[in-house]
Amino acid sequence: MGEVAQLADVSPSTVSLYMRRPDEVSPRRAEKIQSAIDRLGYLPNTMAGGLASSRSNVIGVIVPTITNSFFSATLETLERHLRSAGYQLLIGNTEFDESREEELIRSIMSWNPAGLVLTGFLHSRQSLSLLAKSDTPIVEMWDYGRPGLDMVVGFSHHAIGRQVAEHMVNKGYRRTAFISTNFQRDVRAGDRYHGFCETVEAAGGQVVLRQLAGRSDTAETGRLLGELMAEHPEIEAICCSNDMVALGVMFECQRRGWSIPGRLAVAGFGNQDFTASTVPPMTSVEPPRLEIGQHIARLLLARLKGNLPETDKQLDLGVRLVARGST
Amino acid sequence: MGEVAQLADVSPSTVSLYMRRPDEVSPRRAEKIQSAIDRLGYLPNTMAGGLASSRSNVIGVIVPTITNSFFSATLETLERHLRSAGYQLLIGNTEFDESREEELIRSIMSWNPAGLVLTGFLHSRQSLSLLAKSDTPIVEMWDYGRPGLDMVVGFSHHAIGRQVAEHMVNKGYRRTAFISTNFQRDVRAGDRYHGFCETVEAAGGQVVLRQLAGRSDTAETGRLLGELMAEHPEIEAICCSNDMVALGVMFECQRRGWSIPGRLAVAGFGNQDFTASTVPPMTSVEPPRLEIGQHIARLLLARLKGNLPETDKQLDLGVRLVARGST
DNA sequence: GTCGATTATCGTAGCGCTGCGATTTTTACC
DNA sequence: GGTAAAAATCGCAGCGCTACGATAATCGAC
Repeated sequence: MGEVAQLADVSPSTVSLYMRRPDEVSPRRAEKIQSAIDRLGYLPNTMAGGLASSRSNVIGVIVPTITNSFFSATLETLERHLRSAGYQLLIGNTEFDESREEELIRSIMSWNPAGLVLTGFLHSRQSLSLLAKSDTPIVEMWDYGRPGLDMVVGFSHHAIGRQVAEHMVNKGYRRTAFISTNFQRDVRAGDRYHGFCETVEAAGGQVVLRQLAGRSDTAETGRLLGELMAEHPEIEAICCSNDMVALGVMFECQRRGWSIPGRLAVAGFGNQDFTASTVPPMTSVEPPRLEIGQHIARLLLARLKGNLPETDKQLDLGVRLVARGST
Repeated sequence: MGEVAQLADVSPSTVSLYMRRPDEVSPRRAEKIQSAIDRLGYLPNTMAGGLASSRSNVIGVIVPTITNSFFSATLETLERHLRSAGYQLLIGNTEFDESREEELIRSIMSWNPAGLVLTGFLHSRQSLSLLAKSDTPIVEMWDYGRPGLDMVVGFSHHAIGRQVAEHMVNKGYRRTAFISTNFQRDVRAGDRYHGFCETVEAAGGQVVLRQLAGRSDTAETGRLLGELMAEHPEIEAICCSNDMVALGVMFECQRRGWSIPGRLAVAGFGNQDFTASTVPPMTSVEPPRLEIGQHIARLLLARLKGNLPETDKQLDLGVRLVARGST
């Protein structure tokens, strides 16, 4: 920066001012400074800036995994919106491990971030005390319905379960199963299950639960379906914790020659791109992946400007059941 | 840090030393310092540290999109390996836009990163001159076969096309088509096409090319396949630029009652989880997603320690064709 | 042309840490 | 117990920038 100042024949302060608020320096100098910057290929040092101003343009985001189109779509949108406002995302993934979340929070907080975005409501005691000490704006996302730490942007997974259940019940199905990724890994899948279960049972139906060992795996899903149907041949509809699992179920049905929805109705969650093209098209639930990113950016930016009304802190974006041929 | 020093009754320097090289302070003080840290909940300021030491623990990674299991799997592995070595990933996605890459490079370089990972060999003139000025270690990944800026970890997409083509030719297919995501978006899909084309044509076959408008979309793929087969009913095998496109093709075949591979053989790329479970199981190519992450971490860490032999700078990890029932 | 009011520019003092050389303490050995 | 060498600790300068009050340049009105 000193070099730029020298070349442009102004003081370093003026260069600094130009970098931050260009319209506060006279057009004459602005031009000279800019050409000096170009000539030297000057890049400001973000760390020095952050240190000096004791605030950073970093926003931390912690997700369970980025290998999942749910979170990665949200991340992508969030990134776009925040970057255009001059912020830089610092992404951490917990790989569904609570202790890693704590570590990540420490690591991110040490950057003195302007904001922090967490997934869900489940945080360790340590994490909570760490967060309590700071006044960093916090957003909890991809869930709704519990008191949050600060801001909340998401939707109710319990409600999703309920919605799919109502759909199934309306279609006349009573003997159902829920095939899910492991609840330990994905607490929110558990919430969907509970919502589903309550509603089906309230309508006089039954729900048999099966959990995969780990993440969604179409092959394992197929095996699990086989076992399930051998034990419970009466089952006529299956709600899956996500579209990948539902796809695994559909492939297995195809392999066994079971018609969908004649022999088995199938519903997923996520409304991923391929759901519209399966044979038959898959009934699924569309979560507001992009909207979550957008609204988080909006809330965070408003909060950082200091004008976020208290009433806007909690946002339920809702979901949309997309009924297709598989049910 | 001052507070910690005061509470532990040592000088700030000692606390700093303890944070950086704990075994260089005596066990007695180490214990006192640690307990002071715990009591105060002290978190070091990464920016101040980075500024003072004029090197950062940041490693920038630029990918076309994180909404793609290819890159996100690599990112996840890379993250794990680098974080355990004390580095923090700064992720940027270009959304397949070259001018955004430039912007991202600027933004990341302003963090004075310890390393930079780019996807592919295609960079704008401006980006190149920006990178030439710095001596940051650079890795170009997910491709191989062209002279890189510095280090290269990937595989040859041209070779993949060739490999699939050989497989098709061996199976007796000569009248083929290549259905692809748009080459403008994904240059590497273009390389795969060229490899495929050369080999099929060398064997006396033909290849008809069809490109999707944008990203993989099973519905659009279905439509495209319909048109293609109406114009070229002689086609007997289709190579797809990735598994999602192949899935779209398979769904469309199922819808039209065309047997696979009887009427049409289908191959994908990516060997995604679901490929083993489709009906019939899909022939695909397994890219070394995780290995790329691992090896980048290894190379980068070696380089940062200053002991990377020149001979190790270029790494072709190769791929594996997984032949299944769809061909 | 002069004078106050604006607007533009500058100088200085940190931000919270690290690196290094200087100083103190501990250790090993005669 | 005394000494030199090794280990542990400390103090200070400075990383590259920003914030803010001080100073200088410019403007407008009479």
